[in-house]
Amino acid sequence: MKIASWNVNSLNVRLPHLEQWLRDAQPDVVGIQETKLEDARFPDTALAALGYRTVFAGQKTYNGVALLARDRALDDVQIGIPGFEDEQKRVIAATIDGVRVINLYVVNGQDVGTDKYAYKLRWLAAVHDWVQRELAAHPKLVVLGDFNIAPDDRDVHDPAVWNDGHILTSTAERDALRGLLGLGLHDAFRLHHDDAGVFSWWDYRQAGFRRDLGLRIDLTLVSDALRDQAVASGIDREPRTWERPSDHAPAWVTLSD
DNA sequence: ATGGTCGCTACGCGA
Repeated sequence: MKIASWNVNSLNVRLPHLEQWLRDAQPDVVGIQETKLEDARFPDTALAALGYRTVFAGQKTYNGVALLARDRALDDVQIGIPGFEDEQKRVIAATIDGVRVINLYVVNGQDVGTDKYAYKLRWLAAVHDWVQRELAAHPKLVVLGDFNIAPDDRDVHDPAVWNDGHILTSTAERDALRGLLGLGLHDAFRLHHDDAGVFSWWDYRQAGFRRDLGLRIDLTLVSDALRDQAVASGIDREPRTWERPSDHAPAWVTLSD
């Protein structure tokens, strides 16, 4: 089962890219972030034509998440973090073929020390507690999404800039991610690759992609129980080369049967 | 340090 995460930065604009990439990459499960669509406008019919069932939680203008599953049911759908009041649609989870999949659009946080940064840390703490409970109930767990955190210096193009005081790489953010991993999760990409300089996001500004000024912030985490089944992983740079692209590339992991 | 580019929406906000 190939499971992927992609921040599409407006599904309205990026639907043709998503359709093309689904045909190319043939994922079985996809977590989408930043759909920026109200549910009434979600393109479930277009995705069904490619064989994908969908569940989604959207809002106008900002945020919005979805899960796609090819020829498989999406059961026990959960929208939002249980017990955490949040108007922003950033979380959707479902069980697919006995694997619990949690799709996260983690708060960006703007800048260290801002209100949005405090919200990011509160939000991550709520995710931590919820994932702990989910792991107890579902040992076969995948947590994927746009984490808006680069795990370590290998995951940034310039560690001098992206340092312990910078948003997306600050100590508190990385500690929160480490805490999540400490529950019994593994960054699937790092099970198969230890090289630096493989990125999933490049700023639209300053020709970030052309100059490869990127970060790896789109992650697929697999639980201890799935670790041995995670046989391959990667990031598909190609959609980032297409015309009018998302600023993120898809990240994926393949689980053996 | 600032501003650069997108998407949404209609101007500034969020990323």
